[in-house]
Amino acid sequence: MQDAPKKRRKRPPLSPEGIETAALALINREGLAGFSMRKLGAELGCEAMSLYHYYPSMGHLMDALIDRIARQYLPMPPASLPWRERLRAFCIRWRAVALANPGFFGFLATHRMNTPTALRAIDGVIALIREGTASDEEAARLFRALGYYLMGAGLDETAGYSRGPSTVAPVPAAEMARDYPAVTAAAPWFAPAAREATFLMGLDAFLDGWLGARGQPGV
Amino acid sequence: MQDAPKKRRKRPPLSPEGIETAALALINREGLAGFSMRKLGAELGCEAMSLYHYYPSMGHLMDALIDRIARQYLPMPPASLPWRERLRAFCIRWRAVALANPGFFGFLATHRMNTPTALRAIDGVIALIREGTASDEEAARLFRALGYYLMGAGLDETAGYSRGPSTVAPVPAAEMARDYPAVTAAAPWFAPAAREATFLMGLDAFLDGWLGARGQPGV
DNA sequence: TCGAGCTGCCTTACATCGTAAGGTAGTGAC
DNA sequence: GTCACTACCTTACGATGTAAGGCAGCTCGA
Repeated sequence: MQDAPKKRRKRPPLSPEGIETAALALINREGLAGFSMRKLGAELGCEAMSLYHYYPSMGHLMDALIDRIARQYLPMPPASLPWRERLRAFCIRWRAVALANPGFFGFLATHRMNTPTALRAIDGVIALIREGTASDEEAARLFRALGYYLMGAGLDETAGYSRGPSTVAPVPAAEMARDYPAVTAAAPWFAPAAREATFLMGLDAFLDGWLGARGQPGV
Repeated sequence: MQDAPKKRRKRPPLSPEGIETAALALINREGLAGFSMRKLGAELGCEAMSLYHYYPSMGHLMDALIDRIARQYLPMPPASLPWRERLRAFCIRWRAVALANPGFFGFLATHRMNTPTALRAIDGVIALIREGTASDEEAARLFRALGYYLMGAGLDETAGYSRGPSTVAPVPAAEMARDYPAVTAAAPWFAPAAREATFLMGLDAFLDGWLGARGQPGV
């Protein structure tokens, strides 16, 4: 009755590359809550436990995913551009990667990023910032504060206070207009189509404010 | 053998108030991953299922916690202060509440906030911002962009890329200095003691930049 | 006084989760 | 031939959220 006389090679062998690609795809499709080792195994045509041959635990897999996302932040904008343009371009890429990984970004934002690639990417960004700032201190603080903005922006557009899960039913429009007039007045500019402009306005305001109050040696 | 002849009233009866207080305390003490309905029950001296008498599901409990945190954002700074000072004071309180709820903030930042109290708080902030801006559009965009900064700052100081969990062992100092020189140079200003100043510098830079490029009618 | 209904909490059970422990089939070396 | 090794699977365990139903004590109308 053996219809597969030899070893069943019905699928390509597993590999970290394939596992991580499938994991990211699954997370971005189903959301973080919809992810599990068993579902990932099913996706890949193997048992959940087979994945433990490649990663000691799910946490290690997740760290590998962080590493993989961080890889997209390694290449720096061309040095021919003015410094501020380079920094701006990096921030825009940050947002694009976040939007491309909506399911995973919530995880990334709430977990430590100390994999080798993530550290290299962070090091690269700090070095870039250092070029246009007057001291190590200013570079450190600008990196941090700019990071706050970028982290919050990515989160908001993927899983934040307006898009994340909730058990509460959405408030009907009529009640909304009556009880929350300020929210209602602002709502048109909360639409997804308005988000890119808001992101850029905030980014430029932040850079203007930070660099304007200082000597801006790098501009 | 019954040592408790009548009904055992060895603890006060359950209540939403008590459940939510215990839940927040547990989450802030053990972290989000260390929280479960059974552990919360144990903390309160009841079974996990007893909690379902007060909340249809754990998600509803979590939404109640969001509502409870949002309550702390309802009172607005005194109207006697200049507009910008009021906005600034609100942002500082935002950070304080985040720091007071380190375990829960990671949840709050990645979930929808549409409970009644949260909506009222958001409405209040937008109304405050509207006072000092020239249009509904500007108020909406400033609220959003400022929210990015605040969300990222709270996250970073409670669960973010430098404090969250990870399976990767911390990089030794020697290797750090050799492979990540920019991070090493910046490290002194990444220390917890430096964070408040960084937060305020970023906040003021952002407000300067946003308001400076415009008419600043409210200042 | 008596039950009927209600409130508050508990018991049991189930599907799903991460993963520890160990097995097994195929492959290459000698 | 057999030995070691790689790649993957099987089984099992404890923990989780929660559906379904039970049960004891209170309140209230008759």
